[in-house]
Amino acid sequence: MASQRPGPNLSRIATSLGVSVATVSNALSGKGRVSDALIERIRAHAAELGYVPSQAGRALRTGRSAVLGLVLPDIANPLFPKIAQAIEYAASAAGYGVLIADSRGDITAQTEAINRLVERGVDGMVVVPRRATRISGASCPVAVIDTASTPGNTVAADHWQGGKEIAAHLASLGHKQILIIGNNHESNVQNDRAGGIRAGLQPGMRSETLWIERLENETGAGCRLGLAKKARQGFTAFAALSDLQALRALTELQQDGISVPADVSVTGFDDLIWSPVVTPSLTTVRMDMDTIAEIAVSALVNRINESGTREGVLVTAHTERVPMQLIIRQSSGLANPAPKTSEMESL
Amino acid sequence: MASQRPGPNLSRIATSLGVSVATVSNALSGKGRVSDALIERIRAHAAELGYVPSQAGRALRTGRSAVLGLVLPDIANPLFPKIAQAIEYAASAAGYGVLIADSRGDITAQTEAINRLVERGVDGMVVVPRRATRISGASCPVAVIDTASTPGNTVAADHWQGGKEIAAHLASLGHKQILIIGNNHESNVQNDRAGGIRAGLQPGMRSETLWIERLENETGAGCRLGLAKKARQGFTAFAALSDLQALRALTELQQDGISVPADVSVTGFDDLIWSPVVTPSLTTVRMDMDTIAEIAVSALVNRINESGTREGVLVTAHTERVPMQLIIRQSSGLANPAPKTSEMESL
DNA sequence: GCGCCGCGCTTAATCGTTTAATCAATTGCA
DNA sequence: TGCAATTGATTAAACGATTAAGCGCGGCGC
Repeated sequence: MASQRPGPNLSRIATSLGVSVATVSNALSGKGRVSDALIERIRAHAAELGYVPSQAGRALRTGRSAVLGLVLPDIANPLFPKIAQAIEYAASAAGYGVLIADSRGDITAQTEAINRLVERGVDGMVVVPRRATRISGASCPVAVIDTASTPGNTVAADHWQGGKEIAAHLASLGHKQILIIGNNHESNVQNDRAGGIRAGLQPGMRSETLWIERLENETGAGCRLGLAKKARQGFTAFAALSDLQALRALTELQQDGISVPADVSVTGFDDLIWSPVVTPSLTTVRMDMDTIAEIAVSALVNRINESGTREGVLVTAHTERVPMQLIIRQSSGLANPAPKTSEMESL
Repeated sequence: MASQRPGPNLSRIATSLGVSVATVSNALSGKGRVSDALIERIRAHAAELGYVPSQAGRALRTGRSAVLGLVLPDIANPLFPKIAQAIEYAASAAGYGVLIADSRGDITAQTEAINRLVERGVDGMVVVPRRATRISGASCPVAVIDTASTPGNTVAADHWQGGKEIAAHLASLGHKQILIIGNNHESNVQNDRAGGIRAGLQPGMRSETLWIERLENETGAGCRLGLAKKARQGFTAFAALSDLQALRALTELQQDGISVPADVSVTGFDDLIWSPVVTPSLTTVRMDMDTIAEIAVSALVNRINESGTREGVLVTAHTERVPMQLIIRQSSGLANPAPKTSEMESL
């Protein structure tokens, strides 16, 4: 009949049960002193009415929004789905919502995005920074997920160790000459991965590194990488620093009639969505994004709970590096002892 | 010195200027009656203090959170980056934040995710539904982005027309036998795309459809699709219903020594991130996600603004179908008139 | 028997904003 | 000049939750 605003609130429950709002609040939160019997009655009635606390009211009173921000600055990052999923899951388990702010690749847009989140009153935020950028002090706790070598990094996959896993794997298959294929040499993540590979090489092995972006600046976007020539020069393994580059290498090699893994091996990083389904399926290294997200979120939540004064700080976590896991699939195999031509070590 | 809570609020500005909070509020929102001179003074002072309105206070009073929810139920959907980016951009331009809720592929989790969003008080939400699911009435406006054939769909790319573009393109290249490669025959999107392709075939052309999920149920995940055999049977074009399947087809064909596009053509859908960089780069059809997002968001915003009683309804938009754009790259070429063996039309 | 303690609940203040209602002062018009 | 209308501001209530403080009452100790 005479309907008020939709959705029951504390006072509705209170009057309906003949108690005060404070008691209802205490009963539901379990904080004050309420008799067990009354707690039961109140909870039952609240559930029956389908009561959902108003985040707005709560936020206004407590000064906490129970929302975290997620800043993903790298445009159309193929890791986006996994990261977002993992962060959302971890945050949601901790009782937080996740507000996204994608700055379309732009660096100024990154700070803008961060400001938008702050204005919306997020309690903290997770930032996966655009390469070689520093997070300007936002006025709330910030967790950075990048890589161990980044100053201020909170938690990340152990990209270096991942690289070593790749190197060890290729070494065990008898590969001697490895071409590392990266995109951008300013990326801390890619540098750590490449460094790990180099550090993991056995005596008698050597590597060379090809940066795609540098090549494309000369030759144009989407250009050939010239991998067939590299194969003829004696490289038997192509270790890409991301599955995207691995895919690019794989298809170029195949197009040139070089068989993977019979002639050469190809490996990647990240275990992206296509890795298991291409032919041959990609040997890669997977990051444990769920664990990373959980660490990042709990670091944030801890800081939020302890600090009354919402200062802007980079939070730190107990565990900074989460091990990566080697996934061996079809694209890596024994080194072919007889390369097509014998120009070995000519370059 | 004696510091209060951080961040200036209306009352701080008010006392500092010797006026009432209401006047400040009116001056900033431009709603009530305030003299022009005072409006100027207040705005200047607010800007100087770096005033940001409290979303919590405003939300509590107005009943609007200025936040939209985004539900992406398909696990690790490779379109996620584009969708999220586009929605976030459109929402942000309209003054809304975007709260994400990924239900990890689960259907019950989809309703759970929707509930989480509702509990957080979103004003509306954009749902990209898991295949063949209906959105149970959430208690706020909902925009559905799927495909035109889905009941309740708000706006989507014109997948059917996209399919016709592909068919026309392949027809113009002289292809007669086309193998359509889809993942799941229950997906409305994939069905519309396949339907469009079939509808676009010229007289003398024929198509067959291969559903990967059905095949994998028998043969196991990650199995071969047997495309080489299909090629021998006379199929010269492989039209995948997503770039992911196109990539799978491309690499399998290459692995079997079949050259693309010299021997056969491969096309995809969606222009995913790897499409331009694989070799050969993928001919595909791109959806105008920015336009779609803008339509969906403005439909939501309209409904939010007109309806005082936040009812749960599927909103409708003026434009329901947004045209897709054919991107011709290297993976499609003239039909090879002489297939390797001549078992044509044997199957 | 008196006072104190603690339990169980209520009262009331508060967070920051919006907005209807009100009010004083000035202007307009006859 | 007197009354109404308009302008430019204030006052106060409200949104829904949390939480410190208060208060009556029964039990316990001495």
